[in-house]
Amino acid sequence: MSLRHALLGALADQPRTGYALLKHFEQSLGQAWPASHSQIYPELARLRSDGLIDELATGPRRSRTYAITEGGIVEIRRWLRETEPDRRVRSDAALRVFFLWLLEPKEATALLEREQSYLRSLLARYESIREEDPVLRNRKQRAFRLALEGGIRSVRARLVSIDAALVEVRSPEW
Amino acid sequence: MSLRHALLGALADQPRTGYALLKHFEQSLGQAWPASHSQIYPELARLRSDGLIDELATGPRRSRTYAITEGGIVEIRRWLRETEPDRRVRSDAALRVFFLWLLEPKEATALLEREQSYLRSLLARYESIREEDPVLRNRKQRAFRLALEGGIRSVRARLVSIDAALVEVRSPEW
DNA sequence: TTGGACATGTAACTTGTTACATGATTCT
DNA sequence: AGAATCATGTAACAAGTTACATGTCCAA
Repeated sequence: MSLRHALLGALADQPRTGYALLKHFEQSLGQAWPASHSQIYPELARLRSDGLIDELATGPRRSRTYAITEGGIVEIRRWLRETEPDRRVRSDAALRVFFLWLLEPKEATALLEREQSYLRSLLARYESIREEDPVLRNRKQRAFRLALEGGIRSVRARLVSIDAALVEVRSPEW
Repeated sequence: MSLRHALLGALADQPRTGYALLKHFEQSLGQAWPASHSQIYPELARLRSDGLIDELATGPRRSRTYAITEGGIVEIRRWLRETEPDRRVRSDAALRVFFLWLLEPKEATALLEREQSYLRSLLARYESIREEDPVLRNRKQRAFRLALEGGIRSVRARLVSIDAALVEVRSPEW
């Protein structure tokens, strides 16, 4: 049910249209919980029929603006306080490392270098977001900053591991 | 299709029964790609009918031992070389950080401390696996070690981020 | 002898992806 | 006028979870 709560959280921040939520997922929340428009729109309808969000207004191009209700606030706070996060992690890239031994040194190197270059560009993107607005006015912005810095640390750790793996697969024993 | 290739990779290592694969996912591969028995058994049947694995023998308790075929080896190597990993990351715990501002300082602290304690025990588990067998004989074992060390670095990075978040939510401005 | 781990399977359901489909508005 | 982006929705399918179901073997 994380998508449900990700949407509630984004609407707790401020009222948004479905499309604005979609863009918000692409830019920021989607780094922790990806979601496509075909998931978001039906879920918004369900949240609405459950009374956790309201449709505030319809705007140009038939856009619909949603706002969280009091019930919605109660629900997301309940979720944060009372439910344990699902700790499972799925990473295609991490899985592949287990099987690196099936590749010739050059092939393994190529795989790792592709990953490295992806992660470097992701890190650059995160860092440029961090440079954009260094002012931390309120709790909301501090929480966003914590999430961003968590992402940066995580990507950096993955880059260190790739470096170590590259040293290994380039060594004569590989 | 990662489950398919995770199974192929585990069988490229050595022949295994379905149950042995299940346990292998629980202990090690599942850290990168979780899978339950209700997913594994039907997928093994599909891999078999596609000729990527063979049923070697049936043992006690109707257990079935599978081995990868040459076609299976070709397929997993093709997957590693020619397909880009799915870079999407899903983390319920990371998502929650975005919404920490919805909680009172004490509640936020409690959430972070639960996460910290989970990650500390996970780290201890990884480190004890690392201490078990420090001998690296072949490529297969080196690859496994790289995966393990990647996991350790990733958990440590998350712990550092939790520490930073705890400092923040305990500060008077929160 | 019975409880627990071993061992495999299916069914119902939920979640997530890809493809299909359409209309509105703005910019060139 | 046409392309691009904004904006929302559904349908078919694939992947993943939870629950149901059953049989085997060993040890206390």
